[in-house]
Amino acid sequence: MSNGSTGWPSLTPATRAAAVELLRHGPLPRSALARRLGLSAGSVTRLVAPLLAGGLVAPVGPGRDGGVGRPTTPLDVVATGHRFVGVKLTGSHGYAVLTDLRSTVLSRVDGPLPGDRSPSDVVAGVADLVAACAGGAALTGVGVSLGGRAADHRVVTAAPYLGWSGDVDLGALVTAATGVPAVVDNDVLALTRATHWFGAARGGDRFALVTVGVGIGYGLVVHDRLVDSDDAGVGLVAHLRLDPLGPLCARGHRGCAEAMLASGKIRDAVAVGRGRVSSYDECLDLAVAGDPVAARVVGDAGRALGRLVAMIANLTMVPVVVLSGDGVRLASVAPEAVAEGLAAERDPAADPVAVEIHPGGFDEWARGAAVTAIQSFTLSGDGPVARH
Amino acid sequence: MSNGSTGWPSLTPATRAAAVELLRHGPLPRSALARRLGLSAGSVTRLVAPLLAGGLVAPVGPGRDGGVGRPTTPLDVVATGHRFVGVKLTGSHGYAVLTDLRSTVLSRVDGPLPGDRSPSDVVAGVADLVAACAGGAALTGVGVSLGGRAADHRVVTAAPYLGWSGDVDLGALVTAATGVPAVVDNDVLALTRATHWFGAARGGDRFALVTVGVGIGYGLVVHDRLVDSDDAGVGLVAHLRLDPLGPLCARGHRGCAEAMLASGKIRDAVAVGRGRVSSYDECLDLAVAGDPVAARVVGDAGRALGRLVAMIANLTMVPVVVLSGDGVRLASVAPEAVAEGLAAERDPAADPVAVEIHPGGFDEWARGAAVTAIQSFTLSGDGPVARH
DNA sequence: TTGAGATACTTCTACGCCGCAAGTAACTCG
DNA sequence: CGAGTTACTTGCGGCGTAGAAGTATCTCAA
Repeated sequence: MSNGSTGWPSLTPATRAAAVELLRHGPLPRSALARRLGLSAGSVTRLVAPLLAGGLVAPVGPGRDGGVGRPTTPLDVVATGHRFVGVKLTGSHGYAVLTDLRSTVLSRVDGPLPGDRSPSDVVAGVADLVAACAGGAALTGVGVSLGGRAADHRVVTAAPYLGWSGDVDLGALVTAATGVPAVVDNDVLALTRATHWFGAARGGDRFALVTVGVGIGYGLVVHDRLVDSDDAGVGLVAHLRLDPLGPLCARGHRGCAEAMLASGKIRDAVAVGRGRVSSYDECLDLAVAGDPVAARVVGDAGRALGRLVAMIANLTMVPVVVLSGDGVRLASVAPEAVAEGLAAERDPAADPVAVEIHPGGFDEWARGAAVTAIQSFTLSGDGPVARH
Repeated sequence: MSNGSTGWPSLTPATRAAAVELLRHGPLPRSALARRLGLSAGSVTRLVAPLLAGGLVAPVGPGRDGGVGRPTTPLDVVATGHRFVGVKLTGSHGYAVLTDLRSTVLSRVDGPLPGDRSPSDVVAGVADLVAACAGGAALTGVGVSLGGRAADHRVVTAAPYLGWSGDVDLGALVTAATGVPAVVDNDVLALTRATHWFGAARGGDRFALVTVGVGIGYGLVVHDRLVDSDDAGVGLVAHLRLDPLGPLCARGHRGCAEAMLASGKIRDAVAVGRGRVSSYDECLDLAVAGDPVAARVVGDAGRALGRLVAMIANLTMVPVVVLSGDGVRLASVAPEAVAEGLAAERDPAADPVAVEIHPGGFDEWARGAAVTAIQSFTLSGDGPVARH
């Protein structure tokens, strides 16, 4: 598995584009790669040659496609040649996964953050998690994600759960502490990246991601590229009004996404109705079992989620909405409610919206962080992520 | 004004990109062009040379920028070298404008469509309008827009206002009838194109357009490119619920965008309240004058419009929403209501949304059709529009 | 079995288009 | 009037592309 002398950082732009295409959409024969890149067959042969020579790409299988003519030779990137660690930070814990170049999870570790959440303590905690997760393997990159904002994938400019004020160059600090290039990203955007490149929306040119859990998250990919802005990932969707008769959120919005869908709100609503406190998962179980209070709360939430999906699809024209997050079982438990809400807000003559339910726990969030690192490495050799 | 032997169709891709950049953002000195295109100064000099030699581009003015160093030599596209006609079709009439390469309107014409709205009658009507509008000038392209859908900017696949069933290759028919390359586009998408390249959002990489009038239209540009889909432009936004207590639309939606904002609905609501029928403009005048019924109806509509803008901004992350259409005076008459609705649905901590009000009559719609033709011509030499 | 047809891939060449570096032009400021 | 600054030009080396011609490997039918 020698990477030869030609690793990703030394690739020329066109060759890198071919490698990224194989990473995202492979295995692909040269002919399909030519179509996808809009190049001639000759160019692809030339571009792929150094990748094969360097061991970054290898032929895979016989590639039967049944038809007439010479069979294809599918190529694929050698994903095991690199190791990444992604770390998702909450206000109190860190969750780390070790992955290969395609974000396949190889091992996982988590633990509380040490000290008082100061930048130096957090960096020390991250470095410990990275070392424990890597288990001695040589790492190509590290990604860290958190609720908040990061400029240039390095400098944290807002981190409400960590209580940081002012800018913190977390990327540089983690790089220094681990000796591995590190990037930082908003957690929802990182999960959107993972969904885009390797997850439920792999290959999709346009989709939206909604996460349901403690909070409501939202990410958008249009024209095969993540939509980023200063406000991306920080929850502008959480307070969209979904039900004029719904409960209140902490800001006094009636029936907003957070009030209807956040796991804590669902727990509260069930507890108030039944006069007894249950966990979120118990609430879902009760709804399945037919408990009238839980069924009503979960049904209302499912309908609200369906309406949210419809609003997203109507305004962004995405054909696919991926649902994820710790609380996404809501959508599995009440699929007919989701469909009902979706149908209520979506023109029946319009193209149907595909709703994909993708389970998401902390490991998925950590995997997102790893994908930010993978994108950074594959798209620019080093330095922060440029596009996609 | 000779175009020399090197017209737009014969431009090489890189040179065309430079010309398009100047068309969209000019006048620009070579140095700024280099920055925008991400090229070196030397490359720009080389790319621009054939454009100058061919008369497609010319230096303009002395280009004072006050600073030290050699003054710039701003360049600009010679917009007068080409003529386009855009035609907007309704169910009964056609509206045509003659424009230059930058969609500056040079003359206008309109009239009822002859016959029974059959494809052949519509084509004859379009050809008459084109001839009358051009007034003998040689045309480079013709654009036709209508409510409905067109595939590949040629084949009309849906045209509810014309009552066509089945596909009609309107592009080929108009091309044959006029002898000028013709493209076809959805009317809202065409207006979005015009706004993007030459209108209120010129230079913007991301914005949304909402049209208010007989119906509600919506267009979206993300990553400097129009968001298109089978459902784009056909009014998925019209039935978004904006007010749980609002009136009903024809589909039974309470308080949807159409029920709240369509000029006919506003007229109806005012007429019911006052017991007397008024025109849409009179309704707005009455609201300004303080009539309680009109003021309430217009205020509710303004707040609904503000909420719609906020929902769009929250879900698409656009920094700008352009309001246009025949009925857009609503937003000018009730700006505080619009602001109120916007503030109610938008996180105060988020970046503010710029709301631009752009007057729009039938000529603006026709101008949109011309821009579809301009984009088709400038981006690909001939054939349908590829990107942007 | 064999040849025709089809599709995949390779090799070679011409050229568009790039960055870079060195040189020139035209201004401001002291 | 010269130094400094910015805009632009010119020439060179080279990357990366399409296109054409050729090769490889299959299916299918006679």
